[in-house]
Amino acid sequence: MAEDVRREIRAAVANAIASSELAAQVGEYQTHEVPVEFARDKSYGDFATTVAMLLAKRLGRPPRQVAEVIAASLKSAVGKTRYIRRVEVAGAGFINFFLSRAWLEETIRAVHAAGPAYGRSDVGRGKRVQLEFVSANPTGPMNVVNARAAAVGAALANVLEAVGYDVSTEYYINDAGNQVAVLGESVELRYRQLQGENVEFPERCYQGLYIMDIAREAAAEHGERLKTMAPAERARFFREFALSRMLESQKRSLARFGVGFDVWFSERKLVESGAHQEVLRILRERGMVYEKDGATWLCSTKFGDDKDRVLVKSDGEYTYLAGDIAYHKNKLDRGFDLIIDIWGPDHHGHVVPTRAGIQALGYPGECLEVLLLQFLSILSGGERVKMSKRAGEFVTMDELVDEVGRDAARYFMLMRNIESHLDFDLELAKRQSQENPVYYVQYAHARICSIFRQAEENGVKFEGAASADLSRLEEEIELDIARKIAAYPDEVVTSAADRAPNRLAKYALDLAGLFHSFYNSCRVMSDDAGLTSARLALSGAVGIVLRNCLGILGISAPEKM
RNA sequence: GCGCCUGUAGCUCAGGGGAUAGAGCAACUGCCUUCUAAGCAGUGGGCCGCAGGUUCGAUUCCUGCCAGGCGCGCCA
Repeated sequence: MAEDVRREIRAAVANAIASSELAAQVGEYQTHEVPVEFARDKSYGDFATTVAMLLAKRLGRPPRQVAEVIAASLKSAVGKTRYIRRVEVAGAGFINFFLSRAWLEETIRAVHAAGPAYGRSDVGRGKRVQLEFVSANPTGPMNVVNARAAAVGAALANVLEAVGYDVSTEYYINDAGNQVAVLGESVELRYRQLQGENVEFPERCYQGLYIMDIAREAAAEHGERLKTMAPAERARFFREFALSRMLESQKRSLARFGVGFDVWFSERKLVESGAHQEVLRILRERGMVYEKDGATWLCSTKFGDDKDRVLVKSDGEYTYLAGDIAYHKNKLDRGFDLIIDIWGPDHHGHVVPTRAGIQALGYPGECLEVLLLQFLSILSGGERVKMSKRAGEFVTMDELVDEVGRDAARYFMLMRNIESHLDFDLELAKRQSQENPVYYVQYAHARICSIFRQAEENGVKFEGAASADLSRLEEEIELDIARKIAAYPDEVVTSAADRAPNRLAKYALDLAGLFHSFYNSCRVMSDDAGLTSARLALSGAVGIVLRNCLGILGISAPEKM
């Protein structure tokens, strides 16, 4: 709906310029060059254009004067338009448009007609996007930092999908590195301690209690067998046992948090496929590597890096970077147009080398986009909880879900923009759980459902928005709500384009606020059947938009609270 | 030293080349015989870190400085 209106305004403005005295100087002015935005405040009308300010320089005339000329030219055409009723010049040279309320009524009908599809669009044009996130090492339980990545990644996937991208989500299982060996060793040592052996538990091993739990499970399930195993065989057993238990536990935590992935990609399988050798072969062929000090170096400085990077160490082992390049080559070969990775800020130094790697292989650098998601600190008892996997000290994803609840936890993670540090005070989140913003939004949805339940019980027939006489909506707050709803599809597009799910979290809060305000000042159900069905149509539309918006954020929209 | 992120109300943070800079929490005052008070209405509270620059216009963009966080391996 808003798009139809904008189209009309753009065309009218372009015509007005063409038929004014400015035409000679401005030349051909394309419709799409006219910026049309929602008016900041309703006293400025429904929409505004800043075109006069933009043209002022080219014309060498004050913006305000340019605006007056365009507005004068517009005024003669206003009568012929479908929506524009009044035009005025304000401020530094804004041209404000006051529209017929028909556009708001049509918006409400459009929401009902589209239902779950309202807010969806096709700006992504089916472009294939791969989104990789969380990808935690399988050496400990999912923690709150992973939770932020999970919430953000899932919401981003949803919002990209909503605007027409073909999205595939992926979790990279780091099951090939040295840390898996250490994990196995840690469990094995705990097992031996449980058997009464007096062995030392080194600092480099994982100290967390969960290691002990896995050791106990191993003893319970395979106790006898383990005693007779050869050392090498037993080490291998513990590595595999610990790895599979950790992965199971991580998947279970993610599932409880409501986050799933289309693809679980194993690093080990990548290694076994010979992808690393293949990458080196191609890079050699392309002259992108050289030997020095017994190591093989990538010429990453050719692609903007400040130094070249080692791909194969002098001991013959591949570096982390070599693996990352091989993995990204694999992604690109799967046919994605865009690869988006969500990494922690501690990996920002890897962005340029990794991109250099794929460029050295011959892929365009723009096909990799890395989002650096800032960490989250947990405050407990006013103190920052030190989080260290090795020390086994951290707040887990499971604890967060248990204590704060899934919806609240996810909403909190999404409220801030991704590059902001976030202090999450556990006590505060628990204590304020009644006043959490997420409840505020969900409560609005539950209230709407309650109204419809009530209507049914009272035998009030709601025939749908199409047949309701929406001109009965005369209160200011009712029209404010309609305007807010009209802006929703735009909000989704911006949220996707800026990779900023927090915008939708804010939008949901604002819309819920408008609805609560409406609810307190206007009765939906009354003796006036016409007014009742108009207000039911409005309330129903709010319900649909809240549902769609919460759906993208990965938060439930309860019918009762 | 170099790089990335941050600096907006007492607190936690939104916003963003434009028209009077917002929300929640905290404080205070009112509102439940009526569709859920997990709600609403109202009050107070701001050199948008500092200094320059670009611009018709900067809190927003650029540069420098100050402050905080993080990172800078032939570790992963």
